[in-house]
Amino acid sequence: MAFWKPGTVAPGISVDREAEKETSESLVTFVNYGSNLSIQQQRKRLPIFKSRDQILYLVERYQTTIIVGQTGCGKSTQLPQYLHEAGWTAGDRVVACTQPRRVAAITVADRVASEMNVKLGEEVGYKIRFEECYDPNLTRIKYMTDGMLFRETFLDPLLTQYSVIMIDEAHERSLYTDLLLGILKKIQKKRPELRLIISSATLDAEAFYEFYNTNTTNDSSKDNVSIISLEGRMFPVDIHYLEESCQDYVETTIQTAFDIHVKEPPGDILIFLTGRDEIDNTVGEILQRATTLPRSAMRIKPLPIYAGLPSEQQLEIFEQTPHNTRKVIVATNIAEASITVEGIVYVIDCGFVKLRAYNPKTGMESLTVVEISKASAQQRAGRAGRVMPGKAYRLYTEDSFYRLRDTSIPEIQRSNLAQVVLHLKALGIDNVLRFDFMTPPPAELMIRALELLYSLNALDDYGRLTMPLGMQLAEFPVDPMLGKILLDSYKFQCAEEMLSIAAMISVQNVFVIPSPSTEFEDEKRKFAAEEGDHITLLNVFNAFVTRGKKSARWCHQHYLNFRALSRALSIREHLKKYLERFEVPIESCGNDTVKIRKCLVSGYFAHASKMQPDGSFRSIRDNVELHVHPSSILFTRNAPWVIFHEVVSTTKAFMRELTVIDPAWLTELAPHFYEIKKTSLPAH
DNA sequence: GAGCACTGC
Repeated sequence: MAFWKPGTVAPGISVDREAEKETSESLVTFVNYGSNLSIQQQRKRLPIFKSRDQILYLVERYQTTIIVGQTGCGKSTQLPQYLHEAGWTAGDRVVACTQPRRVAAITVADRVASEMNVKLGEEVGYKIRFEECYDPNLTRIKYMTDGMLFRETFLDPLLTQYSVIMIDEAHERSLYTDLLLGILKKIQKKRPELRLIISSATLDAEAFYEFYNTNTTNDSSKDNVSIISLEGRMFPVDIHYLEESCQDYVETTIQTAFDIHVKEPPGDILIFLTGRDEIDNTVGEILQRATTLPRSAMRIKPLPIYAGLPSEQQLEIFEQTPHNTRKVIVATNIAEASITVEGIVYVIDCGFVKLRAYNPKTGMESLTVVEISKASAQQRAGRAGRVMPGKAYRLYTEDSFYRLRDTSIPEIQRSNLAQVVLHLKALGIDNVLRFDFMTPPPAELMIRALELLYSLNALDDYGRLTMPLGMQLAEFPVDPMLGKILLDSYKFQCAEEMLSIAAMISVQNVFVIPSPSTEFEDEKRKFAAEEGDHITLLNVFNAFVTRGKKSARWCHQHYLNFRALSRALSIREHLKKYLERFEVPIESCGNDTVKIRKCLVSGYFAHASKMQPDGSFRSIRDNVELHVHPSSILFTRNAPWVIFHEVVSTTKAFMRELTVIDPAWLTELAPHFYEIKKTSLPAH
């Protein structure tokens, strides 16, 4: 196929300005401390060092500094050190730096501790869920996930211990980053001495500037925000576009990969597709066609990578390929920011991503394939320029590129906001509709969340948090519906069981599905409960702890994801501590699945549906057509009435995580919700 | 009758 190489100047110079990747969030990190230079000499050679004094001046002079940092300029590691050296941590004050991902918080903290020649957890530490490595009396530079800093506002609403807060990777606009952006602006009004550093992409630096600048005069010398742009250390990436749009990007992807393989010098290829199905097919097809390559040709080795893949297979992408073999990594969006593979020289970008959106009218989430943004396209292309000059092949025309959105829609504008609303209320922000968001979510999203919280009795008639239920739900790190179930569990003497179920619901990809899935289905049947998926998940969890002895080997034998189950163990412990603090009696109901299912109904009453004669379902609340997701244990069974955890619309509206119920429980346990709808329930 | 982007507390 024909790719057009626009212009003669490599556009790669401007590629990836937002791609701040010295944070190196790899599963496996290869650190090359390089030459014989001392650490201090190396620090001075980083591009950011030239701007050290200027940055320190700006932080001193302005309340907020927006730093546009290119790849490898060292801002995540160097800036907090500069601030520390310049005295911002004197007098027991702390410099915080947030990251959207856990791994990044750990790896950056580790790197900085070794640069400063201190023990990790002393002067330099980190704080993420389930893992704290800092000393409240000693730590001066604290790396943390954005969610963790947000949680700290519950304990100390003005975050008084911090002198400077740096929001790193702000361009990603994670839910917690957005909440922090709003709350920090509020805090600055009461604490004018607090300094903010927002590290962002070029494309939206102006938006951050507008948001934080409180100067309403035309006199820019009165601005309280400044922007500084740093140079990076990326290699140029040549961008190639399709001359004409393609019909089938999977086929075009495969052809492009072989074109590169045959015509271009050595260097690994990274392919961006949207999901597991496409990836597995592409890997299979490449293997197939590789057999037709001439004997003398270089070998080609395709490898899949997506979050649902078990760790052992994920790690394969980091292994060195045999001599004379080109690695082709076929990835979801996980390779855009979460996983970094060294050695990529060619990138193929299909131009699409699978994105979750929440429909406030129906309360349903959808998972659909949508066009990426320009920022995403640049980030993807930039993956080719980390070790040497690279090439990016975009499977769309240059015109289509210019028609893409500049940035993706922030998470806060497409999420279920029930937890967000609870959190804001707990911080004393009663009128959540008027909270100063950088990009406010649509009012319908807020209203839907308020309605749900009201039906759960978390809010009273005036929209205030109820005591203690509303306040406890706000503190609880789970979805409010699950939280309600846990808090109510004492009524059914089943807290032990609900803790396990809640933990299992909170993790994804419990089951590992091999491509020919017959054996897998047999294994899954061993845990199956006719009552549905919640009890099945409980069975899996209990088996993992008892028979499985929490071992990876046992998981492997039973097609279970060890990583997911280990995470469920941690989450269960975490949630249990909250229940203990709330003084909820923790008992076990043994095998009484009626108690467990009634307890589920006490929180999930709004998610009930009834089977129709044709086998499909209708939701009780909105009378919407629903289907059983094929991953459900109830997919092949008959269940007249069910409650479900969530609905995800892909090809159809699928209910996920279902449990069979007796409809009488709905009116018994949620009369306030069902009294109007009684007519739709059968007589009993 | 047939399918599950990615984070985070």
